[in-house]
Amino acid sequence: MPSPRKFVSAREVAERAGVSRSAVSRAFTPGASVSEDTRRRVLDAANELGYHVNHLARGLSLKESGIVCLVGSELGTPYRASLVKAMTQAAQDAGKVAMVINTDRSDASVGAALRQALHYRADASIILSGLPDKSITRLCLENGQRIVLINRDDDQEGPLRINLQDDEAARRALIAFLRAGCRRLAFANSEAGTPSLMARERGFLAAAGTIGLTVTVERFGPSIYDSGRELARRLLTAPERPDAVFCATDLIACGFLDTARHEFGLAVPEDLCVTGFDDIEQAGWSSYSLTTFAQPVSDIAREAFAWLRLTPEEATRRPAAVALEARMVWRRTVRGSAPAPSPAARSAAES
Amino acid sequence: MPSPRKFVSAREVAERAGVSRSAVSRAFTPGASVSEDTRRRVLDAANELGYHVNHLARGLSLKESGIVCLVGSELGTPYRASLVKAMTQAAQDAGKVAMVINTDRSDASVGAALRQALHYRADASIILSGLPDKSITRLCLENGQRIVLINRDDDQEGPLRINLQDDEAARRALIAFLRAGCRRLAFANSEAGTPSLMARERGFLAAAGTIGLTVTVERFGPSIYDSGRELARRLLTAPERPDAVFCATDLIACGFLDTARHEFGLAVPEDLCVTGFDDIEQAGWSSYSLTTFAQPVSDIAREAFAWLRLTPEEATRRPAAVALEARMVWRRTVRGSAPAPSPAARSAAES
DNA sequence: GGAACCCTTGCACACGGTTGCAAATAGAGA
DNA sequence: TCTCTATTTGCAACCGTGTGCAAGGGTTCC
Repeated sequence: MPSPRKFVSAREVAERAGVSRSAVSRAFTPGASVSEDTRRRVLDAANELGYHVNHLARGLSLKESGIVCLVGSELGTPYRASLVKAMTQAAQDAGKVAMVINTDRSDASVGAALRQALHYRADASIILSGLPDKSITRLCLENGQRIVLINRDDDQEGPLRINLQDDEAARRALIAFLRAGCRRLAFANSEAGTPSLMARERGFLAAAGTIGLTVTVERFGPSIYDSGRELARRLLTAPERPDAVFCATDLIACGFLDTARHEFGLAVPEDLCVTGFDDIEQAGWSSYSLTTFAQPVSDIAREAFAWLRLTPEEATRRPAAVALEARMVWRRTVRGSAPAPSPAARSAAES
Repeated sequence: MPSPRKFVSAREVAERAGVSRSAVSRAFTPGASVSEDTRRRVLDAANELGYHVNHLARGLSLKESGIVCLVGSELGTPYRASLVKAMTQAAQDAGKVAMVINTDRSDASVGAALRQALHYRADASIILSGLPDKSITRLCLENGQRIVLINRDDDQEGPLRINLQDDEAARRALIAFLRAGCRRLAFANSEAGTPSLMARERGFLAAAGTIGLTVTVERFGPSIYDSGRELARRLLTAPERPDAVFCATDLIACGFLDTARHEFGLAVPEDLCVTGFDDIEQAGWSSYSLTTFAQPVSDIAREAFAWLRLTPEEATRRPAAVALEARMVWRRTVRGSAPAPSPAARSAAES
């Protein structure tokens, strides 16, 4: 019964409305020259027939598909999921639609994903994880496809790079630890080695170095909860147990906290101070109450689409990199109370 | 510098390779009739020029875009995110690509989302939440667009409906509670009123009714963590405090557990048994160790795409609804040990 | 050498839109 | 009523691809 693929086309609408096919097209094009009368007639006919403009054909002739490609891995993870959510929403607000490509299979598949984006003539690609090699990036750029890199601290020319001030966050974490009286510092990282994770690690070590403190660094596995558990076992059985741990992500921090409390019987923040990074929803759950740094997800999405709405000429005039502040979210895994917010954070909170 | 939109087309490849344009098309079409020699020449030329088949044009002429639309709300939520992840992966494995449309703004926008799917001539739409009205559904079906409804217990003809055996899960939860010696039962639900949530509630009440037990039902807010907290406050201050609570989702259960433990000082499972539903990742974190029922996310995705790969004729011959088992995941929020698994579950575990 | 056959190739049309250009129509002013 | 102008309309070409059809070329078999 469901005879497939019988979409109604502009010609049928034209016949029914008694106008030409181009009139139909114009009726659906905002700025076009149509009389109010025919416009009505066309819209009515279209409604009765269930007509929907074919965006494939429109994209073909306009050379603009209205598609934005989101490529990333681990999309089920709280932070990534919130980014996908924000991006799809922002895309729709900008009159576009998001096509999401999962690159969990392998890191090389970022290239494959971008090829897919080229196939569909996506207006832009937003890369949430992994890093495409320069050749494919250049190919996209040459074909007029815009690229946005999120938290990839790459130095390629052409893409917009949106990053967080990871080192500033690390510095503030250190200050908080010091105010709490901690001196035996540790950094719990995954082995993923992504630019932002490494920037946090370097920033923390550098800040500690300026006041002559050393940091125990431990790295293990991917950036997931279970890695946090293993990292806790390694760090907390060390001869000189740390009294403050900066975890590279909230997921790691949650695993770390659970193991510290349930396996080692430690009290947080009394015996041990912990911070995370991302401010995933679970960080606010009362089993964790994790002091952490917020990824300004909506701001990231807003920056990305603001840049995409520029013309290519404007975009090249604009600086190709923005660094957003990761606001500190003070909860209860660090002793003491919140320090005065930075001026930038305060003015943001007031607006 | 980035002069926009200068994609290379098949004609240019044809000129470079010294063949006709149709030869290029055939070189990229698996079953087509081309000699190995020209095929090589075309592929080489395409590579040098950076040619990528235009899927918009291909979709236009094939009447098959290769796009599958995922529409849903609350995509940042753990369960939804895992579903999106599984679906995008399954789409790619099936040689398609997922377009995701966020319907957070309003529930009426499911219709708008489906219109968008029509615009892009999506081969199918998969609806994760909300329910389209019959008129728009029929419009999609008439246009040859397949529809899959996940956990929407609707009775429309045409779409594939994938559901879980919610009532069976509720029955097993009840049995577990009874084996733990609980008699004062409660059901903690949100006010969302979606079919699957209500099916769990009804199933639990019905099962309890058959042995003459009554259930205190409380409903509050959306299906989120904070609702679980509020539900705990309401249920645990009642004159006759329940000793077993079935939470409609894991998110609610996590909030419920945190409040029960931290605000009311209750021990779980000693003072109170709790189950959830979904088996989100956090349910396995050691702060919760929640006994729950797993949404077989990969199976759901597999079912959906298996059905989509059928021809329309085959699909209509096939039953239009499947009910998957929600396997019980036994952890530590219910007293006692896991009952013998059901035969179905055991054979699944062995494979 | 000629006929029958198969594989490969190119032509031309279709898919469903958009848009420049010229014709037609309506409206205004003398 | 006639002319001039502004708006609306239709024609036709184009976007980039797939494919039926017929023609070309090579091989095999008699």
